[in-house]
Amino acid sequence: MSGFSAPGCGTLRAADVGRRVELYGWVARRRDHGGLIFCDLRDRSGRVQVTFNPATAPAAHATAEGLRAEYVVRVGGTVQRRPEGSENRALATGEVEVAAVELEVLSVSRTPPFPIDGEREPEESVRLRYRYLDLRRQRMQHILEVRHRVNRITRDYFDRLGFREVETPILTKATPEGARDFLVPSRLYPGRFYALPQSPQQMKQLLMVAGVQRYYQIARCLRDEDLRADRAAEFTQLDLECSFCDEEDIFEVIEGWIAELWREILGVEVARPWPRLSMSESLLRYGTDKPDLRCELEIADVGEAVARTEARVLRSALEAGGVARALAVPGGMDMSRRELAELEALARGAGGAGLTWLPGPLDRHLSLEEQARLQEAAGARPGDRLLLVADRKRRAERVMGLLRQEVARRRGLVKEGAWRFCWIYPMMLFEEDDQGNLTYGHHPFTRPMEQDLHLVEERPYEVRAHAYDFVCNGYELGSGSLRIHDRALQERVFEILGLEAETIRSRFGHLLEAFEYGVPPHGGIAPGLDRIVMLLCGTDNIRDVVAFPKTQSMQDLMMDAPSPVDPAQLRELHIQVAPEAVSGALPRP
RNA sequence: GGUCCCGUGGUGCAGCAUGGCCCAGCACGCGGCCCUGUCAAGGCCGAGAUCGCCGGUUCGAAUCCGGUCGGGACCGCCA
Repeated sequence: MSGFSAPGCGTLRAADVGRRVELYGWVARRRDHGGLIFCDLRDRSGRVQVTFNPATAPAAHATAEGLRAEYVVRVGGTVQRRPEGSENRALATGEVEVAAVELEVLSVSRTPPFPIDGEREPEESVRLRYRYLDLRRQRMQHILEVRHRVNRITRDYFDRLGFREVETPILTKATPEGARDFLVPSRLYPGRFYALPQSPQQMKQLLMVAGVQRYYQIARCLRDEDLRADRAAEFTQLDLECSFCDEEDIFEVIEGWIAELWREILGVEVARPWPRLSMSESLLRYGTDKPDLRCELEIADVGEAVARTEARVLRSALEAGGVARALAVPGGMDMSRRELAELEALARGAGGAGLTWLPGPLDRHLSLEEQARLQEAAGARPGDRLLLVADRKRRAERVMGLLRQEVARRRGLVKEGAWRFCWIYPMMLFEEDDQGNLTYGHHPFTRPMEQDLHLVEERPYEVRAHAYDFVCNGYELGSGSLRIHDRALQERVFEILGLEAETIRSRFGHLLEAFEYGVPPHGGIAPGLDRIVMLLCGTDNIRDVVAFPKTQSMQDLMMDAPSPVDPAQLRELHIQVAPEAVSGALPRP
């Protein structure tokens, strides 16, 4: 018995009428009429109706009486046209049915914990606990297929462009900067640890030194940071790097790739070239580095308009060196006090000093002239409501960005069905961290723009970088840069970042040494495949596009990981667990 | 590290603000019987939850309070 070449249940059509077939699949539903029994048989290709007739196939019919949901069966029978009037147009196979002659139960099933074809999804924890059943659902099968096709199209595309797929290590070295590492204890070297890669960043640069010229990899990346709806601890990047390129080459390659994915999978032509938006412009107008351009709303700087205001809330923020930003909500005069209060709560939740609005509580503190200037600066039209935030720049931007998103969502201002790609470019080489210290914007290997090099020491925050993100509909899909390929410049950047000579040597010595042996100028990018599949599948949750995902708190509810390990295993690894940690054993999910 | 939402038979939901009318309601599913053209088959009958867990308030708690566990969304974090 081999069903390897059997036709898929969902593939049978009128053209197959008269064919003798053997089908393998799961019982999706059974309808027992006392005499005739109908059974919908399902596999990944779809479903088809099987009939068991006691008059013509008594043995099969008798067996069919015992069928239950999710039994795995083999059915032998003949494809026949359904009787006139009993076709089911909702089903791709609805013109035909299989008259069963033979039925063999290959595997029985307990009643599943949730219906496989239910229109409502069970709660996330139930889905994850029984992921193998969750994946049986048509929606999940579709996602698995899309993901497979994305991988295949991607490999074809980059192969055509002369890229070579190279694998890089999973056991590598810890890098204290950046995200938190996942560590792997070394058995042979007590007290030493490998780290799982946050990305193959340094490896791919070394591959450029190695003369690979064009590299790509569908690479797993692991970061031990807190999760979000679009962020998993382990995720997949299309990692790529090429030699002798500039950003225009990268843009062309990526736009072409995305266009091909969208065309092949959605049948959609993506408009090109994509617009470019500098980072500072994006932060000002959209309040985020990943703007959703499906919404026209724009944030305005209104610092000038209220520069000499008497209103305390605005004044104190401005005097402290902050900014004032406004968002004109079209027709927002109809916003209820309750709605405004909810937005205010959102602003506070994001750490903002507060939110005010016009018309609103601020009216009597602002002169009519100031109000007019504000309306003008914000581009407000009659009937609009102005949302106003005065705060430190970073916070004001973040709060405004969240407000813009929320207002757009509530008022239906997001153009559904649109695909709005853009490049965030250029970006700044350095940023200020929370403590006010200088840090890198993208990563420490990013190449400064040549014309700004003279500012590196004196006014580092003004140095632009050959760094870029690409964004679609509010999702950051990929991030990249041209890299420094000059040892002296790389060392200068490390020094500006405040790294000690010894730190530089121990962490990046191999890279700097490699840079002494002839380095091609190079650059690359790393698109997040999970998020791209999310967009292609119309889901807003990264767990949906991963076969076996973990929860937000990083547990695997199916495997029950992480788990305690045998003390002998720990001894072998020279690991001793702190006593207070041992008592905090995880509950069985 | 923090904020917020959710947890009621197998699944999805109602009940919770105004505690007693609830030893908890509905739909689906499940079990039995009937039924030869259904496809969310139909009809009849039936089983199944002490309301995540612990504690408190109260004459009385699914309902109020505290804690805890689990799931989710977000802020911080994510080169």
